[in-house]
Amino acid sequence: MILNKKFYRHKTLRVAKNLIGKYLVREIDGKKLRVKIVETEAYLGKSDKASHAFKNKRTDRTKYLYRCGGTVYIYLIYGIYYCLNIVTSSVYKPHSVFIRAAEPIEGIKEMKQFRKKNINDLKELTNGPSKLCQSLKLDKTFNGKKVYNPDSELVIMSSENVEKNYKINKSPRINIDYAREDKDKKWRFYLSNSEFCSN
DNA sequence: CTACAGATGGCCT
DNA sequence: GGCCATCTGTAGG
Repeated sequence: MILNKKFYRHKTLRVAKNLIGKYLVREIDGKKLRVKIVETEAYLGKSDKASHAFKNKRTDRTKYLYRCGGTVYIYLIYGIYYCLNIVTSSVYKPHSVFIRAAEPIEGIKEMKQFRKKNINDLKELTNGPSKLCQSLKLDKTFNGKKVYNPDSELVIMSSENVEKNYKINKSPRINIDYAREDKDKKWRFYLSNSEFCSN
């Protein structure tokens, strides 16, 4: 089942936690690529010094954060890599959940092709935000698309028949030392005991 | 195994 | 001009 629009219209910390264990499904050339989300981070907009939308900053890049929950926000980082976010909350709050890592489930052959490196170790496909974008062939053209829309090439699905009692840990977010007093907030969530988390 | 420098360009001041 | 929600190759223990 595709998660509906309402799923994203809640407090961002809750959505970040609830996204752990869900399936991210990418359709490309009739092939289905499926991964299980194992690591996320919450970015709380106006009041969060680590957020691109701190103080409600609105630019050509960040405008997608002001769309409805379930909208895709992808940005270029370090000139070469992409990072995936899912917008949450209401259109008045530019919040999002950053997807940091996942476990490859289906379409592994295709993911290996999209990553340029020769990968032997499965977790090297998706154990980082930009590795994930490479494996799923995601880029800025996905900006503004809706992950609750069945016609999208990128959707998020609930995981029925998968163990429901996930143990989820919290920690500070990664690589946001510039965020001063917000850098120690425990807004990163990850599936405990998963080898597929980032390092 | 860990440590670190370099890649590379859009974004924002 | 400086920074950046990253990754990789290489150097060294």
